Amino acid sequence: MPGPDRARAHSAPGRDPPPRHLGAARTENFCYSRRPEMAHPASLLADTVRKAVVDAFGPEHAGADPAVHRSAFADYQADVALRLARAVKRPPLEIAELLAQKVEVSGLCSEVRASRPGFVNFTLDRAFLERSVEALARDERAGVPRAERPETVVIDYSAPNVAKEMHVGHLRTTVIGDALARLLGFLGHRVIRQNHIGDWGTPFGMLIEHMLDIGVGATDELGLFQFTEFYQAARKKFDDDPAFADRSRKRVVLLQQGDAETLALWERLVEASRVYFRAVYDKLGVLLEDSDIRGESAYNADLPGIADELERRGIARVDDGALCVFLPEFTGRDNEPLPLIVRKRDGGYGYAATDLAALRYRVETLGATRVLYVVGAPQHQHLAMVFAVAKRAGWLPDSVRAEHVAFGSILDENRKMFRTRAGESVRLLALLDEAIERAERAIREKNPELPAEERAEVARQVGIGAIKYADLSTERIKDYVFDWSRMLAFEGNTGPYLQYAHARICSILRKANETGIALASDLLRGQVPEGVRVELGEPAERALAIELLDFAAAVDAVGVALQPHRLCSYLYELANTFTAFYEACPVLRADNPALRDSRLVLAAATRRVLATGLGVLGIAAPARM
RNA sequence: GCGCCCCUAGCUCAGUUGGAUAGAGCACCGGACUUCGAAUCCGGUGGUCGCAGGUUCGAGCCCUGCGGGGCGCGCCA
Repeated sequence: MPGPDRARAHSAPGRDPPPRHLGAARTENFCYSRRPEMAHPASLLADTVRKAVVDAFGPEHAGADPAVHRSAFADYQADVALRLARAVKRPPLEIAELLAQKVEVSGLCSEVRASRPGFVNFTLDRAFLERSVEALARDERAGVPRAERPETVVIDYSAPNVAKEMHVGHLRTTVIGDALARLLGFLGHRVIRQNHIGDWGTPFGMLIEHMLDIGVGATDELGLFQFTEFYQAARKKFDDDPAFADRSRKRVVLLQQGDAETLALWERLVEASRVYFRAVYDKLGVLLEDSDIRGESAYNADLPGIADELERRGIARVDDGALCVFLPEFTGRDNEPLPLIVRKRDGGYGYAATDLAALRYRVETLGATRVLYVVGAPQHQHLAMVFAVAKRAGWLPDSVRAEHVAFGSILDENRKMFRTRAGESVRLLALLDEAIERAERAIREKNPELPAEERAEVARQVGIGAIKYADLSTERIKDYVFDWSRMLAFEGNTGPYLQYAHARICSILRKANETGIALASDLLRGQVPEGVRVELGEPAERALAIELLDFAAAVDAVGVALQPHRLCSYLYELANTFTAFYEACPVLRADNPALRDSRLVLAAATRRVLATGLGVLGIAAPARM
């Protein structure tokens, strides 16, 4: 039952202060077309509230978070008064009232009112919204400003192993990393992708010997690509045949010594893998290229220096033959400090040394101000230790942020690790092909008129998009359940649903164009002629406008928190808001041409935001499906 | 044993630095197509937010303890 508090708290006549009605909007203050970059409503409101706080309570509160966000009781609300109450020793409502009076919102809001117990509610001005949506509709960036202070962001992701097939375990790191790379790049940061492939280590001894056994040329025909069989055959010989094992060990030594012939054989394996990686990345539609590859081997020459410096400066010490860094803040069994092993007892270097060298390279050579590791959650402690050691050694200064972008596992319907029936890891290429096949079947059934050639391409976009979206749309730290029928559903928060929403809008614009509406051909080319005006007379139109203008805030939030699922939620909400608009407001059959054009612009703006939003997630937005 | 992560409706998941009434989809029940793409839409049923304390004007969110699940914890990466 609805509680009485609600009425008392929010709308009791005479209890809340009267609303502050503002005069006619001076929209020229917010004429976006004159600005190099747009600012979205939430940030404009935050700025103006911040000023009002300083104005009312002094500069010592300049740092107070205005706490502006969307509201169920207005367009936006600010909660800063509630938080300020203690500091300024005044009742929250009084503070809210004062802020409502002081806040400078002419041209931005049509109404500002305080509400118990201490909220400030903002209603955006209609003309402001209309002009802003017009600007968004003709802005290639759909209203997203570039970062004021661009950073150099190094993103470490994907990292498959040479001479091994990629499997589901590589899906999340590759998809999440790609989305973050696109999104941060879109925000104007300098993004440097780093594919830290596993191209070094003792297994290469047996792999090279096996390659010699079956004929060097054979690896060129590994095709797409029987690395698993290749690897397993080598492994079996290593375990069963002492002579082969002996050769393998000697080969490792040759490799580490830089023997030219051995290196050439090794390079042959790496190149075969690069061909394979390209095929996977191409099918998956991610940005990674050969030039992004900087594997473990790239740091070989740095490892002795890393070890020496740590030992010389007393950060590391030899324990039981191995060079270790002990960090008091990390403990393991028996409460003993946990070692980070830099150099093994046999003189070889472990992956900790490589990670340290890579981090130093990224900071000192690449000039990173932010380093992201898109790596599974189980590695959290390892990375935390690497960061801690790097900090202590001065390789990771306070001016650089190193962040572990951790993610959970992919589970099957029984909540077990996602594997084949035989208990093997699922091949990534097979998984992608199945997604495409399933999408193809669905499209053929639901839209038989689509030409076969186009259908094949759309099936690829929908199938891959479904897999990516399923991965990106839940909070990444949690495990998620892999479910074909859910991710390929056209209902709910799925990739296909958003792609459908986009395709349907395209269809409206196409139809308008075919009907001979002049504006439509401009809109299809992404252009909005001068003079076309958006009118927001209906609540559904107004709601859509506000949602559209929130796009920048959604993208920005992901850039900070590195949580792509927030952008997914936003896009899903936008699609729903558009549908509500579309149900309530006839577009092609609007009452008059001006209203029809206004609604076409709203549709075009929605299309742009959907396509841009899906694009920064790495998901295609087909015009028909 | 120590540490990290997770626990929200029958299922799968949202819930923005603590803010006004905890929301979607699926499933189930009932509606809406001679009408812009019904692949879309609109209602309804359904929740002691794992449990118990604490901090706060206010806790799904923060702190402590407990329970359940997952994963790490010296020479693989």
